[in-house]
This record gives sequence, C-alpha cells and structure tokens, in this order.
Amino acid sequence: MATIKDVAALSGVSVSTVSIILNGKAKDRKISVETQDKIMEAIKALNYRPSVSAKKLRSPNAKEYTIALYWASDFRTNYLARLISGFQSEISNYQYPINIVICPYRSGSLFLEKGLQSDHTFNAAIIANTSISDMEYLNNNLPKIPTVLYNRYSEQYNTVTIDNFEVGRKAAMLLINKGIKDNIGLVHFKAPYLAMTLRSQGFIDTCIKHSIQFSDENVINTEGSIQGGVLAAEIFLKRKHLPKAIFCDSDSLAQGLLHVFNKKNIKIPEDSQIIAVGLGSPEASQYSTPPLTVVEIPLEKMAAECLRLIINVLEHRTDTSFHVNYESKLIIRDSCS
Amino acid sequence: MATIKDVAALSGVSVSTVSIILNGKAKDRKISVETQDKIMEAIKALNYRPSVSAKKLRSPNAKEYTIALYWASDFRTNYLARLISGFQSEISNYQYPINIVICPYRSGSLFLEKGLQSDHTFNAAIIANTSISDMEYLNNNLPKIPTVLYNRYSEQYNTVTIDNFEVGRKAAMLLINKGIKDNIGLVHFKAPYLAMTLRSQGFIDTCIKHSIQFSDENVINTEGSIQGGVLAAEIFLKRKHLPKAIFCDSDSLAQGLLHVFNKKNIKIPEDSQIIAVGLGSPEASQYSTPPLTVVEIPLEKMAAECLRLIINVLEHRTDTSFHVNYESKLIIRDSCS
DNA sequence: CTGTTAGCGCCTTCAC
DNA sequence: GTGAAGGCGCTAACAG
Repeated sequence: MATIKDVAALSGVSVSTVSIILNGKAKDRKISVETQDKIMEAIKALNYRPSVSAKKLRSPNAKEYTIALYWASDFRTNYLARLISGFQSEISNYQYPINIVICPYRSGSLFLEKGLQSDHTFNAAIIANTSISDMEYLNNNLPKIPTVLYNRYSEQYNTVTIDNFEVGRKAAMLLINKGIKDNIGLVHFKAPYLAMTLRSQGFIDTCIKHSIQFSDENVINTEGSIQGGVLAAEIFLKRKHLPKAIFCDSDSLAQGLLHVFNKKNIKIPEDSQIIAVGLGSPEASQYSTPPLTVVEIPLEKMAAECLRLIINVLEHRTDTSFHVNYESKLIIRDSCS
Repeated sequence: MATIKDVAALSGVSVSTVSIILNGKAKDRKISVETQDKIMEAIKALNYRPSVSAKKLRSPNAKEYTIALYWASDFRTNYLARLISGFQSEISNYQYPINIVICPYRSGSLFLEKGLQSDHTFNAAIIANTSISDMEYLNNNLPKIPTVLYNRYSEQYNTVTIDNFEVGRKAAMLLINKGIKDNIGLVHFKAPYLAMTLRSQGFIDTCIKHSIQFSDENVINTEGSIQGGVLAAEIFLKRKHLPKAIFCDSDSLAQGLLHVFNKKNIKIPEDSQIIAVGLGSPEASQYSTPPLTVVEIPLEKMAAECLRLIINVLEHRTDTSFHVNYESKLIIRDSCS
C-alpha cells in the first residue's frame, strides 16, 4: 500500500502538504489549486488509502476492543442472527466500543484464518461451529489472542457450551414418557460437527436404553435447511408406516416436515409427533402450524456470556481458563404434546 | 490505556524486555523468572493491553479493509442475516481480508455514532435502516469516511435502493387483477422509517387509484414481529367481515396471520388472501403453511452491491457518487393465487 | 540477561 | 505556501 510519503514524493511536495490536503484544510492553509490537483492525481495514481492504524495510533486513544467471531459459512445465518442479538445486549453494558467482526470460514479450513495466528488483527476471538478437524487444528495450534469456543469443549480453551447429548436425551425422554415404543424417526444434517452428532447420539442412546425399537431405515441424513426437512418428509411418506414421532436435529428441518405434512393432510401430532432442537428463531417455532415442541438452546445467552468472559480476560479479571455450561430447555407445544 | 512503557517503568526494566516477554520469547532470550514475574504483575496492575493498531503499524502491512455496517438495533436480526450472507458471497471475490463490523445503533440516534465522524475507526461505512431523523442528521453531517446508504436515497450519498413504493404497488396490482374490489387489509409496523411508509403508501395509493374501497379500520399498526402479526390477526377476527385480502409489510407479520388463521380453521386463500413483503428468510416463506405470496426484496444482492461499490470507492475506481436501484420480484404462492 | 534505538504511517507544531 | 521534526505504541536489530 502506498503511503503519504509516496504521494508526497510523486507530486514533489512534502508530506505535511499532503496531510493538510487530505484533512480538508487546504483552504485554511492556502494551498494553491495546482498543488492540490497534483496531489490528488498522485493519490489516484498510487491508489493511496490512509492507514486507519496509523491514524488511530496518533489520536488520543480511547479504549476499544475488536473481537472476531469465527463462523463457519455453511452454517445457517439464522443462528448467527441469534448470536449477534446476544452480543448486542451484552455490548450495551459497556461504556467503550466493542466491535464484533464476523469472520466467515470454510468448515474444516479454520487453519487458513490468519487472524487467529496474528496478534495485530483482533483483540480476541470467539470461535463457533468448528468441525472435528478444526478442533484438532485448534488443539495443536493455540491462537496468539485470547479465545473462547462457542458450544465446543476443549481442556486447552475457554469454553461456553451446552450438554448436547442431554439435548437429545431430553427429546427422547419426552417421547418415552408419552409411551411411544417403536417406529421413531430421526432427521439430521450429516456433517463432521461433534455437537450435532452428540445430540443425535443422545437421542438414539436414550431410546435404545429404554428398549425402544430404532430402525436405521428411520434415520435420515439430509441438508441442514428447511428444504432438507422437505426431502426427509418425502422419504418418510414413501414408507409403509409414518414414524409415530420424529426428532429433528434443528427447527429448520422440522419446518420442512411441517410444511409437507400439512400439505398432505397428515395430522400433527395425531398421525406423527414432531420434536426439534431449537436453534432458529424461537418466535418461528412458537408460531408455526402447529407450534413446534423444541429443546431450546439459549444461543443468545451463550453468546453474551462468551463476550462477557472474553472481556474479563482482556481486562485481567480472569486468571485461569473457564468452562461454562448452559442448560437447554424443553418447550412443549402442540406438535408433540 | 497503559502502554508497554508504563509496564517497563513500573517493573523497573526497559521496554524491550517487556516486549520480549509479551511475545513469548522469554526462554529464547533467557529472561530471569523474577523479571518475568515482576513484569507480569505490572501488566495486571496496570491492566495493560497491547495496542493492535501499533502492532499492525509495525508489521509488514497487508492490504485489508474494515467496513462498518450500521444497523438499527430494533430491526429484526433475520434481515441482518440476509445482508451478512450477501457480504459473505461478495467478500469471497477478494484476495485480501475485508472485515465487516456490525455497529448496532439506536434508531433515531445515529448521531451518537462516533465511528462515522472519525476517520481512524473504519475505512468505510454502510448505513442501513435509518429513520427519517437519522437521514436528516446524515444530510447535514457528511461522514468523514466513504459511505453507502442501504435502501435509502439521498442526493448527497452513494445509495443502493429498491423502489419501495413500487413494492406496495405490485402487491396491490396482484389483488386488483384478481378482481378484489373491497375489504382489503393492511398490516404494518408503525415507525419512522421511510421505506416502510413508502411500501404501504404504494399499496394504498394503487388501491385508491383503482377505486378500491379502503377503510382505515382495516389498517393495523403493530410491532414488526410474528407476534405483531398474531395481534393483527386477532383484531381482524373481531371484525364482522374478515378482509378478503391482507397486505403485510413484512413476512414476519404474515407468519403471525398464518398462525392464527390456521388455528381458527380460516382457509387461506379461500377465506382471506395474504400477500407480504419478503424481508425474512425466503425459504421460510416458501415452506410456510400455506406458502406465502411475497414481493421479494433482494436483500443479499443489495448488500453485496453495497460492498462492491464501496470497495470501488476505496480503490479509486469510482469518481462520482452512484445510485443503484434494484428490482423487487413478485413470487406468487398459495396464500394468494 | 537487559537496554538503546530506529522506524512503521500519520498529524501537528513550529519555522521558513 | 511549504518543509522539518517529534511522537503516538510497538518490535527487532544491535549493543552491551
């Protein structure tokens, strides 16, 4: 990048002259129009852009933190919206600016992200939805900046989590307590994410533990979108018997099921009950047709906590690493009641 | 904020010693443990935090832009998610990092945002969902950094817009072409946002122009959430005659109507047709019960365009200010077909 | 083992 | 009208 010095050299004046013009004080200092034009030309020719770092360094520096949120770009921006809400509410508690920078990364390629390995980009980082290989990378390459993991656990990191296995277990227990004994369906997004696998595992293990039939035929891997739920529903409809109850690893998937079942006049919950993990907008689950029973994940609170804790680290209020665990909450609505 | 110099002074060593320790090179340089402890203590005592600006300034500076997105915090984070998607896809076209910082602001209080009036915070800004008073402020106080307005028009700014009036007109024309002649409802979020007002206005004016009855009783102001739509639906249900068609100024509102109408076994579109402005997840409208007819706003494309254009400005590829206008798109689905 | 110093890009004060 | 110099916080030689 060209500097003010380059501009000065090219236009044959001194740096201070350039600086004066850049700051719109040309009139005050009575700089000749020719000089100004010369300098403007040089600026364009060199594609000069002022360095915010240099400016910030010089200015009486107010306190300010810039915190990166690493977000796998194949994850639903719906969930991201909930984290941002959480950050917003936490940020309002502070007197100084806290900048959240959204850093999308390709799942499995977190190692490409230079920001984590440099200490001149962000003050701290919050890392969300890492895949198993991303976790492996992180465990072998500690970032240069303070870091919290969002909904992932590692001894070596600060973490804010929920018990994902328990999420699946809660869903299974609801069905079990309702006396359902067989023909249970499971829809999930097949991907290398531990959190998801744990939820499904919690569901399956709990079913099996209570000697509930669980046929592989009723486990459907699909995309993590409403469309994915639509596809899953169509597969279920081709079977002889619709599952009596279906666990969806996200509410997006469940919305897809609801759509298809409603269209085909399949009654929910009479013909098939639906329960989902609450990751998207809680309002959307609450007001779907019919309202969706969910194991709600407190994404906003977790995000706010991540931010609060990482700021504590930045301010030297925390010495050791922390591991905070949140509770998921079963919300029973008409889709499974 | 304390500096490395303060730390050095307090612990009675030189700045370089502190720097060595901060960068984890204590072992290499064989700094005594006592010195290290002394320094660590001083760091905590002074609550010292390294300045990223100073570090960045010193390091061989790769090109990088930090762009602020000003987003009114009372707006739905759903819509925000779509902008972020748009940014993501655009960012992937560049070889250097483009950091998007989400700056939430209180609607009507954009003037409090110091980042716009300083040039040592962000390289550029994208400003979204300004209220009428925010626009007034902006027109009288040009920011110090290159700026684009998102879905707002002003001569003095770069702008990326849609024709909001036309959005309402399109919705009205659909109903008119279907031969609906009276008892039309309108649900919107009453707030000082020009874009919304324009959409409603476009709808109302078009109805009136085609000599369609339009009673004020059928215009409902509510919150801009699904809950708001639920409330609106309940108000409609208390009337003698349900509107034959209802225009919702956002799909969130429409989801609330769908929920209530479905529950009360009111048939859509037979008993009442629903048409909405598509601001939330397009997938959610597509797969609701019934699928929702929307005038879809290309939020992602507009966001990507904002970013592309503002980078052109930063790179001196654009000289004059620009005004780009996007087309909304009527998508007819079962709720009004 | 630790200290001194130059310089990253920029702006401001002072001098010419 | 314009230039020279100092310093913002930090690191990396280079000196001891």
